Amino acid sequence: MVSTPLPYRPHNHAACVEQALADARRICTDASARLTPTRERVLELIWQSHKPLGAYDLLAALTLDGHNAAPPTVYRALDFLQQHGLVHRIASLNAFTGCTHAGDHHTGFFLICRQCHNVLELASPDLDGAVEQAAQAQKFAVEKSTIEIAGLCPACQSGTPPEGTHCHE
Amino acid sequence: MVSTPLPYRPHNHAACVEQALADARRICTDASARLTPTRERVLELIWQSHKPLGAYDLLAALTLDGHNAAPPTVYRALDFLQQHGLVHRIASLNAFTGCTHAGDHHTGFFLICRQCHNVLELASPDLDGAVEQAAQAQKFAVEKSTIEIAGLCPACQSGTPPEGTHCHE
DNA sequence: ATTAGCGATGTTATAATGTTTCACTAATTT
DNA sequence: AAATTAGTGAAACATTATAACATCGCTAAT
Ligand SMILES: [Zn+2]
Ligand SMILES: [Zn+2]
Ligand SMILES: [Zn+2]
Ligand SMILES: [Zn+2]
Repeated sequence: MVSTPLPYRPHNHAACVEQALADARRICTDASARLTPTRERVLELIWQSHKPLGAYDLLAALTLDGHNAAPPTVYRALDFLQQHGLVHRIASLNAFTGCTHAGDHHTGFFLICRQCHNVLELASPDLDGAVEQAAQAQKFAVEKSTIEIAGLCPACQSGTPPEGTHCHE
Repeated sequence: MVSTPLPYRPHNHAACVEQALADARRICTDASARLTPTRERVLELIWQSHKPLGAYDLLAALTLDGHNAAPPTVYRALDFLQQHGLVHRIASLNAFTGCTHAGDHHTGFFLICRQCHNVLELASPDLDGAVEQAAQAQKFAVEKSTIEIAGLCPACQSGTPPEGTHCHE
């Protein structure tokens, strides 16, 4: 299992990506799902960025690969990756990010820096519990939680946004 | 102040809408903000539906009014209404709903029925606290919370989805 | 080997959502 | 009244996502 990434701190990103891909291969094998070249490449691109990528960012990257891809190519790959818990869609950004808890059943939530655009995925039983409790009070049956917290990451609060390529600049 | 709406139960909807509009007028007056006819009409349309409406749903409704509106007309009105806490955008639906706590400073969250598309806005200090605590543990400064819970409302769980017009049907 | 089935992909077109820009008008301030 | 500001109209454009249908490649039964 990939360790929780630390997008706010330096790390060996190539190894980080490779670990995520290795995990994905295993997860798909276990599920008898086919992590085809296109799907794997999309996942790799998402992990390489470590910041949420839009579908058309991915499309452009595939085009650079020489892959003559159209929007459905990307959206299909993203659907597959989401269904197998390998990526999450960030609704407030219309973008996709690698799941850092792939394989676990989990309800993630996201801390999204509005300045450097880094995203940190966390899981909090307390938060899940608070959601479930509030829902139960209304007799509402929870199926899917979308919890996206926008603000400033520690680095950006201190005026030193993390260096590195930002894919939407 | 408008009482908490009960979208899952019958109510005098015309009075509900009128109350929301009266509240909005007062809030805007207090803030020296201009609730112009277009803005007020958009707010009225949103409240009349009592289910989230997309920007282009609103645009179509304005067109039916005889208002020769273009997309920016709607988005500008929505921006104004959001800035004054009169409507919320539901990111997971690309749609807008009337704020049931207008005037309060609050961090709302939403229970969204995937079947009847009713939305219930709630505020939960426990939930807010869990979010703030999880963020603080990462030294993340929260600015805006997007918490949208999808599932089934009580009526739809029991197989009797609330009657009434559904605007996206 | 043949062929029907099926998942995945290619391809084109289109739908749905959201923004930029500039010219113009109405309201407010001085 | 003049200057300033806020709001609107209108056209074009940009971005995000899906529909529809053809095709390819593998597999499994015939
Ligand atoms: Zn995850
Ligand atoms: Zn940051
Ligand atoms: Zn609200
Ligand atoms: Zn329902």
